Amino acid sequence: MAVFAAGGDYTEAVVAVVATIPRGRVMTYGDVAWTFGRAGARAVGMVLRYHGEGLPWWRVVRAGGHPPRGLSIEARAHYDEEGTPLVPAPTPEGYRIDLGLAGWTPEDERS
DNA sequence: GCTCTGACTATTC
DNA sequence: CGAATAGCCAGAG
Repeated sequence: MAVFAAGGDYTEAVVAVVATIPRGRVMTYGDVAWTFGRAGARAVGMVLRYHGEGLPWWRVVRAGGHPPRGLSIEARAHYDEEGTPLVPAPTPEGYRIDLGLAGWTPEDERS
């Protein structure tokens, strides 16, 4: 695992988990944070915002299955490209992630 | 080394 | 059901 600019364990952990998420699957910020033993859901998003370079940040969504703020359009393009299960919803973005199908964790054996 | 900010979450009004 | 508040952690200034 390459060491990123921040060099902090937290950043490294976030990067490791996000990079582990398979194509077409997503994790919530809370789940990602919980995976490495920290509840900093906000911090996870911050790491992706500053150090999200080269990372599939769109595979990390909020608790309700909503994409990151301001990046809903870009995120949707990736979801459509990867075939991520999306569901029409009365949200400002007009859609949300189907956590029931796309929901994933490092423990999940499904490809 | 302290303070503010933020790609969040859960609870309450 | 939508808006507001509080709690949370880490990075940047």
